[in-house]
Amino acid sequence: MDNKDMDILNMLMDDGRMAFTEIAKKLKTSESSVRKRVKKMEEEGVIKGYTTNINTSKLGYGVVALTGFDTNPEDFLSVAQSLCEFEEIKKVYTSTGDHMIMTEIWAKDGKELSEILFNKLGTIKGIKKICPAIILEQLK
Amino acid sequence: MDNKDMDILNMLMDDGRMAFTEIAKKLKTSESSVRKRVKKMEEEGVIKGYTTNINTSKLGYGVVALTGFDTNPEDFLSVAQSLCEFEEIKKVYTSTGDHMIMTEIWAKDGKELSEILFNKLGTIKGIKKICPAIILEQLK
DNA sequence: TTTGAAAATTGGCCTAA
DNA sequence: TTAGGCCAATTTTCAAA
Repeated sequence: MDNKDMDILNMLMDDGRMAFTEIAKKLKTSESSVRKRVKKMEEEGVIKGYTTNINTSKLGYGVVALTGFDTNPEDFLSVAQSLCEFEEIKKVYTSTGDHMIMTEIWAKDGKELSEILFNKLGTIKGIKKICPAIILEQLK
Repeated sequence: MDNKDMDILNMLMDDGRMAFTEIAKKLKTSESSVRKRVKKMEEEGVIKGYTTNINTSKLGYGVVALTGFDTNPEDFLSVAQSLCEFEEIKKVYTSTGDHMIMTEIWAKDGKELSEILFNKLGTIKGIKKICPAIILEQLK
């Protein structure tokens, strides 16, 4: 990892589909150099993968909620793993702070979110508290 | 937006650099169909863009913190906009729940995070409370 | 780093529903 | 009118030298 790798990474984070030839042109280097560096970063795991940013509301997901979960310490791991299995829950983190588990949940509307939180997740044993924060706007 | 669009989208979310020809092959359709649908979704804004997922710790960012900010109502907007300008703050949301502003901050270590939170952001007028939650592990 | 073949992208034009 | 098929030119990828 040097500055050149970092430059490549920044461009790829900005546009994950940018062609290697174009990156090379902007960085005034060769395409093969760029490609080999990217491959190396992929193999080393610096680059975990590529993804597509979605406008959730245009896709019909009107509600995205950052949702914290509190559990009993002994149920913590099993709850976290159970949450991962739900299709509606897009991200699951363990963290310090108010809630040991933080998630990102996509739902069509408030009704669906409520259904997910209070019905579907009701089957999980050990959840003590659910703290949803609905995202109003992504500024950055 | 129909099922075919959704299938394409799911593949692109899973691998943002997948070639249209490959998507077409897996979906048993033609490359031109895939290409035209993707272009349409880009134009309609369903697809906002493409990015690269980074292993933050391998990049030297040992600490990623979901950080909530509380402000006085009258300072809310200016605080949110100021936060956007910091390079270390990768995401800024306005939200309901405990904190009106939620952010994701990348730092090399605890020392750097502390410096960002309590020195750099000290110049912003109107922040009442800072609530950082350090991410321990991303399970999904 | 350079080179050349294979693969993918792009744009235009056409047909069919 | 819109989605998809087809073709040809260009660009990109990829591996070997």
